[in-house]
Amino acid sequence: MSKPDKRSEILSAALDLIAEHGFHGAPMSMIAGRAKVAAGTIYCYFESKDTLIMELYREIEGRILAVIVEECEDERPLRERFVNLFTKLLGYFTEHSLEFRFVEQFHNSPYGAEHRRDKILGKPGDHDVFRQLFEQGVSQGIIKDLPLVILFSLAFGPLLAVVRDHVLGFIQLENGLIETIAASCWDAIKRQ
Amino acid sequence: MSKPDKRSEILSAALDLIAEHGFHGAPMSMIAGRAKVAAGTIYCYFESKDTLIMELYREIEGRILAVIVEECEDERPLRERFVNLFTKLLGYFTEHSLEFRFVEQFHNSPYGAEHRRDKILGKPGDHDVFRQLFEQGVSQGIIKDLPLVILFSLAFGPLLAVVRDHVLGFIQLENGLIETIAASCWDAIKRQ
Amino acid sequence: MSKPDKRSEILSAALDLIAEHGFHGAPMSMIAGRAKVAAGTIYCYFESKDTLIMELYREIEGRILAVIVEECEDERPLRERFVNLFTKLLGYFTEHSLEFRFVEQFHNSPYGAEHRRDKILGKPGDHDVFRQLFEQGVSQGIIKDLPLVILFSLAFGPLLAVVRDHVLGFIQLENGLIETIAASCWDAIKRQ
Amino acid sequence: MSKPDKRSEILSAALDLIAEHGFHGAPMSMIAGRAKVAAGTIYCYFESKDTLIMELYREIEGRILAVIVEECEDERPLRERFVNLFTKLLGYFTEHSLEFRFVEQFHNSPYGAEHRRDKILGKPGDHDVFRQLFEQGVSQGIIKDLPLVILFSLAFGPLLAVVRDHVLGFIQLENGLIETIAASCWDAIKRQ
DNA sequence: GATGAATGAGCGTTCATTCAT
DNA sequence: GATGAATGAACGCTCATTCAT
Repeated sequence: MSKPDKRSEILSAALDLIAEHGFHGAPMSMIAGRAKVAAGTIYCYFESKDTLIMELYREIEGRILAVIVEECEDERPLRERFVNLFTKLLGYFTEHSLEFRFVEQFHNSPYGAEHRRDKILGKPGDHDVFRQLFEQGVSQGIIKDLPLVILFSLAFGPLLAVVRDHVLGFIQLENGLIETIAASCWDAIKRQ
Repeated sequence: MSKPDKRSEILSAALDLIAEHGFHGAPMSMIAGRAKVAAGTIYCYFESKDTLIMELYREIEGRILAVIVEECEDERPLRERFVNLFTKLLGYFTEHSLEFRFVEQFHNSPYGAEHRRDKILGKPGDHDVFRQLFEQGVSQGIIKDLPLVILFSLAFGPLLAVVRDHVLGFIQLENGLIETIAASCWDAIKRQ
Repeated sequence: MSKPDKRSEILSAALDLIAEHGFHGAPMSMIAGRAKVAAGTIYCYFESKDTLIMELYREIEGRILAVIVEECEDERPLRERFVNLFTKLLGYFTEHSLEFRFVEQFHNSPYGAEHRRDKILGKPGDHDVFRQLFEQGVSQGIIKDLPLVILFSLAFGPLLAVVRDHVLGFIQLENGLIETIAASCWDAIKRQ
Repeated sequence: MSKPDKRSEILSAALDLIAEHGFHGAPMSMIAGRAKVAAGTIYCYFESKDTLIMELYREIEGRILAVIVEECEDERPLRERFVNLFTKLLGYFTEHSLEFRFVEQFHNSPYGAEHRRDKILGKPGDHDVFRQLFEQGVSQGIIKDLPLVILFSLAFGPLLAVVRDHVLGFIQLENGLIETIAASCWDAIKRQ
């Protein structure tokens, strides 16, 4: 390992423990222990447990958005772009299941209360990729003329459900299956 | 109301408080207060807070399944049956948003860890209605030949996502919209 | 001992320890220990450490005011009444030196910030005895025509100073001395 | 200012913060911050927080005694000398209210426990000015024949009380009033 | 000497749980 | 059964102090 600074160690420890045991199952002392620092040290880097969790969330959110944003090939057909994005995202979540579990817990907790509005796949500004895609599709008559929130639910409700099942070990997601799922979600939103 | 026994009062108080404030924000003493019983009384009915929560979950689960099961008109076309079921379920959740919020919290918490396996819409045995419907559809070549878990995710991932948005006040669900959503989920699972 | 309830035990323990070691030298755990209750028990009776201290203050303040108020023989000459009151008060403080030390600490701490205005000998309403005495004296031309606050300082500044010296063991106050001190304070305020 | 060395900066910062917020409210890190030195630097100059506070006390005590000592005109009448001293001292405290507040806190805290014996106006040796004045007065039959401690209390109890009221903003001390107070304290100790 | 990141004991407080009544 | 006062382990957090740089 190169030089994993303490801040990162703490964030990483918090991610592990919260993903595994939930917020109240991950006391600061335990996070400190896992990060191999003293309890007080955490407070050199984060003002409070809330702050730590919030910053961890923002960090993870950033990584996820990075995955989405790097996929912006506007010239290809909509369906292909959608499937691509879907696959990318699903891939990221399944490969980073700790992050997925953390984010899910975050959204379902008082910590994330204020973030529920703009949860990972619904934040205006950051997910212009999706919005553009959907709006283009709607205006071209390719995608059903439904409110954006509904289109999001139709497309990413299954995505999250499938990741949950994967994380819980119910299913093994290989490439073929992932593509079928992506295609099915497209079927849900595309004009028949 | 006639004579709502203490056990029910406790469960009801727990539902209210947990749905509203999360597990964190609903201490036993507060639940007791809301249920108008003494703190110790809860332990006459439930072994521990975990047990209380678990039994509350089971009770709510039962109510939800009852809604599903009563809808078993096997002779109608599959699509219609699916849309019917979907609508019923969505209606139940939106009308009982406390229960919905509780169940969501439960699934996203260590309390529900061991129950995640058999979450409300994926429990083998209880939801034969769905399984039968899906299996029939697959064998008749009407529904895509995918693992059951995937079909569930495709169908009910959006359902839960939409209820979440409704509960948070992002969307207003009226009958037309509900039907469109149900139809879209059918589009996702039906063979194209 | 009759039936010293827990609340009183806690207050008494707090008085002892705070008088002796100051506010930050008397942690809740130590107070609990001295009162022979569990740490959490204190919070059955007091909302917080602040509240405990405030209520203790109010209780002690009440006892002191009771001593003052019971001395209201308006028909005797002013000088005699003043000396009487002075003596009573001085006697109470020297006999209850823990209370004296607690009150002094209280007034010199953030806890007592809002009470500094109306510190034990300057609270309007409660000490009407003193005010009346002083105002009578002024209007009769017996006492110097000075602002009330100044008269208080002249009369009770020495009282508190003397009690401090007594508490610290610098002086032994017997009746003769006390009376001389009282007389001297009268000399300070009386018109020459 | 030329080159205020670090030690002075630290003492000054400690004075400000403790006078303002009490011992509680002035952590070492905050003192360091205000003094523009690193937290650890304080320990180059002071062994511990207690030591710092003790040395700060001694320094302030020195300044106060300097004020007293410079006033030694032995040939003038006793009353005049007393009033002069009283006024000087009162003036110093009101002009240096931070120091006054610090000293008051110090005396009312465990920090000052061992110093209470020799508090500012009662330390044998340092305040020979006062002792001489009082002893002369007693032997000349001008001042009451009372123990020195009592005379101190009679004279300076009001002084401190009045400064407290001034610091808290209850009274405005102008020259006329100050002189009246000084005279009244003289009345308290002088033989009638 | 000076630094400031790191420490960890100890604080005030909460709350699931118990048990004498 | 029902009570609710009492418990005490465990929490989040502070801050005087240390020590490698």
